[in-house]
Amino acid sequence: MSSFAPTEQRLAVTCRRQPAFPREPAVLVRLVKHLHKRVHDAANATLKPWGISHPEYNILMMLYGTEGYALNPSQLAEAAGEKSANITRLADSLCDKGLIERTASDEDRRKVSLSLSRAGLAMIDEFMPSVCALLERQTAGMKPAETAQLERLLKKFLNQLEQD
Amino acid sequence: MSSFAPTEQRLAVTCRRQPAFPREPAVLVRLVKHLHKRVHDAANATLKPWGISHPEYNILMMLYGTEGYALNPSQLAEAAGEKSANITRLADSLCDKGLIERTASDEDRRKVSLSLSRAGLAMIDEFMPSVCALLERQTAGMKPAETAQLERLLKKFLNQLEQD
DNA sequence: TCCATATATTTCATATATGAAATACAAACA
DNA sequence: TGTTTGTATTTCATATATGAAATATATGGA
Repeated sequence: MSSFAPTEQRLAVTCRRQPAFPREPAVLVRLVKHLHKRVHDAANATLKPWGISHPEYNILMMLYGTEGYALNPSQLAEAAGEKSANITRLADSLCDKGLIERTASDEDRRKVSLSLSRAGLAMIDEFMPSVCALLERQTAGMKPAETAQLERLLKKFLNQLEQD
Repeated sequence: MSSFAPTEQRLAVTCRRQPAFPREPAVLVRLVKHLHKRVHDAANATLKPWGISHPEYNILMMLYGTEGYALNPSQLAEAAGEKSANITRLADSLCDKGLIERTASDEDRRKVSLSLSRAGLAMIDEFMPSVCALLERQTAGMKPAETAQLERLLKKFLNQLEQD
């Protein structure tokens, strides 16, 4: 039995008490919250041996996924879904650990460039097997057609949320 | 263009650099993160006029969705997806605002009962129109068959995440 | 050039969340 | 009864995240 069942039961009660309450969006929103928590906790547990958190991992991987391995704090904030103030703190922490480097931009000196260091690249290579294994496990029960369909629908949902 | 496009582009680069990196679970995980952020921010903005946060709203609604309008902190932690230490803090805050009441259980005095107060119920009735409108907007672009399909697939995904 | 306005980033105060230890009571049983 | 073990909740130190103000630089006219 899924941990979500009691939540669903409570939604049913709520719908009975508030006839205008729309069940479908509410159930989707609560599923997203539960999923996020699971994903976040599992990622933190997997990354613990390397001494980095899930948000720090996201920063590293955004840089890794960029030609040149470098981004500005503002691009990083957008990509990683963090506020810029938070990027400063995460970047500080990753700099302290020697995983990224902070350099001033020449063309526009308001800008800062955050780039993966040699050590950062090496760490990614190190934790990659564990991360891949985690990701594989997380969709192990689903058929490729299902994950593809889920991706399509989540994108549609996200687009809708971005309308506001 | 969705804010997700650059993230997707970075995943493509990552897959090229790490052939073992499984794109599909990774894209799903990142979509969940983006969705969660949007949902959380939109809820906070909608609830601001009532002086409560999204996590506080969740606590109130979990109680509202329960016969008798009362739960223990541990049940609430499970239902709302918060750690018990966090429930204490949120409950303190809601008590201070007079929206819930904390009473000791008679049968088992290790337990505490958190119940909606009259004022809490009244506040729910007040913000309900705004919350319903928000929820409606959030799925406005999707057909009922699509949201139903999305719900089904998200539950399957969540079940899989709970296997570990 | 000088000024006004805009953008990028950081700082700081505060809010929010977590793990681990502490507390309080319950239940089982010698 | 007294002791042990287990469960529910809270406390506390610390980690994490946010908004708003501060800082620094850029850009586009007057």
